[in-house]
Amino acid sequence: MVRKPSHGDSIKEENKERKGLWSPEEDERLFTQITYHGVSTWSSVAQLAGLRRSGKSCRLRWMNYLRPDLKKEPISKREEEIIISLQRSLGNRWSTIAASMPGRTDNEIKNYWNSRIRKRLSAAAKAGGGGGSGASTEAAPPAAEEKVKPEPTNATTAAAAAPPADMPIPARFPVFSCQLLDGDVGGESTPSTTSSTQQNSGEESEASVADSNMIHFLSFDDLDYPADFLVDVPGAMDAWESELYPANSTSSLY
DNA sequence: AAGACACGCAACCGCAAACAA
DNA sequence: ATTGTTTGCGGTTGCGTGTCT
Repeated sequence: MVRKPSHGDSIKEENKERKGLWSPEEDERLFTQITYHGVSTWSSVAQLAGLRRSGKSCRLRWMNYLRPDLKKEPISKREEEIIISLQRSLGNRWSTIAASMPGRTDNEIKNYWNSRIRKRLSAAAKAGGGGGSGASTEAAPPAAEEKVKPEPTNATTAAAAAPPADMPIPARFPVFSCQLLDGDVGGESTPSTTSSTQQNSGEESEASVADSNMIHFLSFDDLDYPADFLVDVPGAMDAWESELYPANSTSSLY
């Protein structure tokens, strides 16, 4: 569920810093800017993209929404198990938890925890009466067909195998990686918009769904590659755009 | 049908750490 | 060593949407 962009809601003056929801135009500017030029500093990204946004806001938008390697499907039961397990061992260190979960952001995990898991855990604690011992099983019964090993090491291994979830854009060192959606670069890319249609994604192998999205991962450490190289992949941008802003959908995501 | 309420999520805020000058 | 800037993080808020009454 995404709020309708209230364009210009907080604009008092032309050059006043903009706040509030991001419009599709702003997203496109930011995405294009980072795609072509990478990130030196976030404030410069905002400037160069012609955005009246703080660097901080740009970073947040990129990290939580525009990054190509983000998973779009809902958090699966398996992931929920991991979150619960890691939260128990690490506390509210959401960025650390997110680093163990490719394609998930700290904000997403934090929201998920605050809005669902925490509520359920406290309810379960009250109902069960007994401390936190049964909390995990009460809160998140594991999917029947898969035994979850919510070991941090396990998750970390997964993180190592896949492109890192937090995919850092090191400050002062332009790096950008581009995930081409749906493998089929050339043609009818049916962007794997599993989010809206696969409500039960958690019941299948979540990894397979995720991995199928990670077909190509282009990365470069400097700007030696011609800028065209990245975006001039037939279908890639279309796929991205249709995923981000589905034409038949009133909301942009989820 | 309409208002009240609850929920979920995007984004802001404040702070601390890291880094550069 | 000091100061200013930027980034990263966690907590919190605001608002759109869905559900209930």
